[in-house]
Amino acid sequence: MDNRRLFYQFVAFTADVHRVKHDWTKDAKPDQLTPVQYTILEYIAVSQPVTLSDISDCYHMTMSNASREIKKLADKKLIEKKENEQDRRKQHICLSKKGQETMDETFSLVEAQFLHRIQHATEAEKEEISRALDVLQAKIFY
Amino acid sequence: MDNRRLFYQFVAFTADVHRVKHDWTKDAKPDQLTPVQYTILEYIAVSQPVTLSDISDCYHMTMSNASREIKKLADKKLIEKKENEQDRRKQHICLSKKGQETMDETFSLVEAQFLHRIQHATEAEKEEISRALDVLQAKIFY
DNA sequence: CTCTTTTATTATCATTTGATAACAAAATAA
DNA sequence: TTATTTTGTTATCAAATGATAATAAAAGAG
Repeated sequence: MDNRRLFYQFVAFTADVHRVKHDWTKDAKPDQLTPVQYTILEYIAVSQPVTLSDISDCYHMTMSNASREIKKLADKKLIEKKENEQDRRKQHICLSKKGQETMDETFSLVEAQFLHRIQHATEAEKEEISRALDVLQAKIFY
Repeated sequence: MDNRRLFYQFVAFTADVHRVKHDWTKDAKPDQLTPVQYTILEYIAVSQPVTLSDISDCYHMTMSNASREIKKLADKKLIEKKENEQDRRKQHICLSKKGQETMDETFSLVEAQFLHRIQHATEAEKEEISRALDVLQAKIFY
């Protein structure tokens, strides 16, 4: 197998993933949120509870800027900070009820796009898609 | 197959793709470029020749803003505009020699990360990865 | 106990990005 | 031919983002 060819396949693939994700989320994003705020909220939604350092590391933002954006999300009542008892410097950041509802709504719009795309897939094809996701997650995107 | 479960698998997967791509490119990006400029240059690299409208459509930028960024890339001698003979309103935008060299260098750094990750993969595993990329590209990310 | 590191906050400034309007040339439709 | 649409440019403004510095509390190392 030609490694170079596999790499180009990888590059084209990641570009497609970005484009499709962008297409599917652009109308679903709550418009009270800036792009960065949405990114952070989505991360919290799938990884909660998270700390400020988690966000900072994951998106290569400085702590200062992450802190500013988290404050804005808290001002909008979309997240909640809870104290960590083991280490009182750290915070547990979670979605608030309103934040959870907001993200549920967003996800359901994206899900509709996704379901529309796989609507004609047979059971066997869906199994194949699921396996493909597993393979790539395990061997490349970890 | 549970569609809901498949959707969550999809969401987690796209998040992983973003994170890994971000990790691998962050040190490879030419630092003369802003994030948007890099995104555009990468798009031109894999899709050239492109028009301004292509860029505008693909990244949901207004023509004005796309035009501004393209001008900056041209000022940096990274791209070239060629006239289209069929339709003289349109431009063929391509990488210049310097732009090609810049992107070759960037891609080779990202490729090194990629190769490092698959270095212990057997031939069979690489075939499996390639097939998985094909399946997802054909059924989801088109 | 003291020094250092980790975690987080606030303030400030420059740059990047998004949005809008005014303009113009080429192509297409009526 | 004339009107409309497509493609692109330039200028301007506001908002978002990135970078840096100053500060502080808690934890960990010595």
